[in-house]
Formats: sequence, structure tokens, C-alpha cells
Amino acid sequence: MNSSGSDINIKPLLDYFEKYLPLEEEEKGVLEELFHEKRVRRRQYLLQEGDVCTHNTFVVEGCFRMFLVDEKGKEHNLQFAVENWWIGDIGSFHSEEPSRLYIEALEHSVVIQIKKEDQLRLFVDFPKFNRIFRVFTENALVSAQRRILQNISSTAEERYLDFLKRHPDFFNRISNVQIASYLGVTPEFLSTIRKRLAKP
Amino acid sequence: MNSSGSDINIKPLLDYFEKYLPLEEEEKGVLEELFHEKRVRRRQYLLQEGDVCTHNTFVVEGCFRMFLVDEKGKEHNLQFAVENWWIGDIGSFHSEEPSRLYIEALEHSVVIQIKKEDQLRLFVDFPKFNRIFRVFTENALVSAQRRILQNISSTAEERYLDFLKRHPDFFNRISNVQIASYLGVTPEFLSTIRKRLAKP
DNA sequence: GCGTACCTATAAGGTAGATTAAGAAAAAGG
DNA sequence: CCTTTTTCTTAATCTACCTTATAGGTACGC
Repeated sequence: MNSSGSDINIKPLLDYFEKYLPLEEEEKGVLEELFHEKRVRRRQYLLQEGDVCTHNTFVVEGCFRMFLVDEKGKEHNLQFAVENWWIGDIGSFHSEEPSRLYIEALEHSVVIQIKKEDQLRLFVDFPKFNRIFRVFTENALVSAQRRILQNISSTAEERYLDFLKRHPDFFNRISNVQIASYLGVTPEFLSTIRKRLAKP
Repeated sequence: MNSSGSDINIKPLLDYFEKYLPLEEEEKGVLEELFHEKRVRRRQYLLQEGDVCTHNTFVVEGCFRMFLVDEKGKEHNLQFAVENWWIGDIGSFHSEEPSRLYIEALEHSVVIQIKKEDQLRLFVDFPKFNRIFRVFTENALVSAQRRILQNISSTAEERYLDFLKRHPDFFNRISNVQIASYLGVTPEFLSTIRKRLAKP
């Protein structure tokens, strides 16, 4: 039980951390205290443009997308997040300026969240988490760099194949409309790519 | 003087850190001890494909590009770095696997570098630097995310205009061939964009 | 100061991917 | 279960950007 008095399922988060570093009992207790569960229905938003991103979010169950709406009203997916992924607008989280992004649940989902001030406290009290989060951020940066290189050097078909190879579980879970938006092409063009690939 | 016995100009690095957090004399001394100067001539490589990126590099003077060579032999610029920027293949640096990237000096340059093991030692002995580097990485991630969104949502002309607005100093310093490669277009097409923009 | 390598501009023809529209299939929701 | 909404497909037309080629301009290295 955490301070809100409700049972929350923090085990997936503990398991996740322990893949990186073993945790002391005290640390587990602090995590249980600082993280809070939230249930989000399909199509509900975790963050909307103009809001400041005040929480760091870990997905326990379900699926999200983070996207930008451009000046023509088109949506562009920056990232998906499923079980055991983190999601949030890290820029807004740290600058405390309003976000330009939306985070929307693609399925009924369960997340656990930590407030910015609590995360800072965690970093001060337990430098171990500072290190873990630095590593997470580095990994995210490496992924982002790979994606930039792919965007400027590959065709849409190559990007789609690489996406499927890297995330085979997304194939039956995320609609092609959303995948197209992530790849930076129209759903119509993704459809022709898929036809081309199915042929031979 | 550092352990190599040579005078190195570490002041730009100290000034840079102090924009984030004031440093104690002891910390300055440690930085001076752990960072080493390197002079790099134009067209010389700081990193080549297949090498493990063993150093984190801070640019004191000069200009670099980090790029990928694709299977068709074409080069794609991932990043530039000028005075007071960091450069390195952060993926290879942490995984200690061979890099797929090159880092090349576009001008005669001076950098100061820290070895991975020394940086880790720095993080353990002075947690303050762990925090500073986490913030650096977060900032780099935010930039990378912005660039991904731009790549999937903007035309080459919009990306070029944004690049100039964001880095006006690069206009007269970095050749259009290199800028085109960064934007993900051919130099010929960048030339037609420039003509289009010069007209009205 | 000179030669040479590189950089920029311009133009013609070609391709990847966008746009629009319209119908079929599937899924959400009540 | 039926209705409504969303998703996927196909095809025609259109545009952004690539490829190849040619030529003049610029700056580096000696």
C-alpha cells in the first residue's frame, strides 16, 4: 500500500529496475511510496498540448502514442510506449514549459507515475537512481539518433521493414495509420508498400 | 599542468560547466587532471567506423561533423559540433561496441577529451558530474526528438530555414554540401531551395 | 602565386511519396 | 445485434526531391 491507501501494482517497475541494478528493501519502499497508479481509458490523453508535463510515466499495461499536431492539423507520431516503457515529454518535464505534444492511450491502460519533485528527491536521496535514469536517457538518445540517421538515409520501405524487425509485437497491435505516422508517410503509401512486400 | 606535463587550455570547459553549476577548486583540479588536449587537423578523423568510441570529447576550437556511410557509400551527417559542444558516439562509448560512425574535423581544431574509465570515476567520486551529464544527455535527447519530428513533418525548405534560424553562425562556416547532408537532401536540391529563397 | 581539388549553380528527366476520392472490411460502441 | 466510426485498399493525378551532367567559382595545399 502506498500513501494514498490503495493497492498499486508496482512489481513490474521493480522488476524493470532490477534488470539494471539490484534494489535494497528500503529503495523498493521509497519507490512504492513515490509512484502512483493511474488507469487510462482508450483515447484518453495523458498529456495535451499546452500542459506542462509534470510526471514521468511508466507503462504497466496498455499502449500509448506521443505525437505532434502541425500547423496544418496533421498528427505526427514521435514515439509509442507499451509495457515496461517510459513515456513523457522530457523537454517540458525539465523546462516546466508547456508541451507541444500529446500523449494518447491507444488501448485501455495502466501506468504508474512519479511527480517531478519526487523524482528529484529520489535522485538526491538515492544517487543510484540518478545513474539509472542517466543510462535510460542515454539509451533513448541512441535510439533517437538511429532514427534520425534512418530518416535521412533510408526509403520508407526500408524504414518499415526495420520497424517490424525491431518491434515485431507492434505488427498486430498498432494500426497501420499510427505506424505510417511514425514512419513519416501517409497511410495510403504504407498500404502500397505493404502490397509491394506481400507480392513476391 | 596536467599529468602529461603539457599546458592545456581547460578554461573553456570550466566556464562551460560553471554555466550549469559552480565548481569547487578541487573539482577543477580533477577535471584538469582527467581531461587531455588533442589537436586535430582539417580532414582528420577523431573516430572511424569500426573503432570503439573510448573518449568523450569537448570542442575548444574548430568544427566537426559526425556522419554515417550507408551501404551505397553515401555520407549522412548526424551532427555538427563547434566550440563548447560535446561530440562522440554515445552508443559505442557506453556499449563498447565498434561504432558505425565517423567524426571528422571540418577545420583545424582543438579538443579536450576524457577516457570512459575516467569519466566513470568522475561520476562516482563527484556525483555532481553525474547530474550535469544527465542534464546534457536530456538536452541532447530533446534536440534529437525535435529533429525527428521535423524530419517527418516538414519539407526540406522548412528544415533549412529552421536550421539557419537555430544556427545562424553555421551559415558562413559550414559548406552547403555538409548542410544538405545534415538536412537529408542532395546539395543540388539545397541549391535550388536557396535560389527559390533568394528570389522574392 | 599557382594548380588542383572541391564547392556551387543550373537544367533535364526520373522516382518516391502526397493528395484526393471512393469503396470494402473491420472494429467500436451502444 | 445492428449502427457508426474507423481502418485498409486501390487508383489517378500531382509535387518534392533525386540523378546525371556540365560548367564556373572558390579555397586549400604547396
